[in-house]
Amino acid sequence: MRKGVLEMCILGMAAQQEVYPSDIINKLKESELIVVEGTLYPLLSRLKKAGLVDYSWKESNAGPPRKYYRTTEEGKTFLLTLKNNWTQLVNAVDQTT
Amino acid sequence: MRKGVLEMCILGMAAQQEVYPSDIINKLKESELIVVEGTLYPLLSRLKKAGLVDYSWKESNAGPPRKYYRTTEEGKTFLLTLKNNWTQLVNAVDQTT
DNA sequence: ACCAAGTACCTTGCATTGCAAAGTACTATA
DNA sequence: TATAGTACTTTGCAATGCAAGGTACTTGGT
Repeated sequence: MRKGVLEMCILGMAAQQEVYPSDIINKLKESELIVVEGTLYPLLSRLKKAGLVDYSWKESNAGPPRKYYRTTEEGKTFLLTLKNNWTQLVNAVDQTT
Repeated sequence: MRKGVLEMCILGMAAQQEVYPSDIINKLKESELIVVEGTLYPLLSRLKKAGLVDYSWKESNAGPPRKYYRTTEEGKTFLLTLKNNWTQLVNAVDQTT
């Protein structure tokens, strides 16, 4: 029912620019959306397997290499669906208030 | 994270007036929130066990008796929390867009 | 050269949530 | 007294999110 909210956030972020997991967590935290590693990594794996995101390793100038994710074209299409679902859910919930 | 959306809808409805399960399903359907029995009944049981709702049997003029649910005072307090969480989630998701 | 601290990625096991499907029971009507 | 309609309930599964623990690379201090 309220499926895909996190997916939507992540696909949205990775559609705008390449991001790596720890980065995603920090950015979501700024929006007060608490997400932890145990949630994020399996989710990214699922998205990868579904072909909605892709990644490439990149060197860091401070620390180990990072997996930079980016939303694929297929992912962008799916993102539109998720956004529609989300908007509809928000409206529906509003109506019950 | 996005926990309690359905709870919120149901506590909200039962806070305004007594409702019975089949009734809830129909009302949610009007708002295009599809909820089925297998979701609703266990949820109501949980809410009852948690003391957030209460119910009483009432005769129906057409069919078997119905369980009319109403949100308790404790439930109303919890409802405020859920509403705050929901508002915050909506804002947070908006920010990632 | 070594070790501690920082950063980053990953896995396992559990609790919660939502659903499909099947089941029970009461009432009214033909 | 069947049958249809309404209503409540349970079981078992799949998906989601999290806590906790683990691996590995890099840098800086000794």
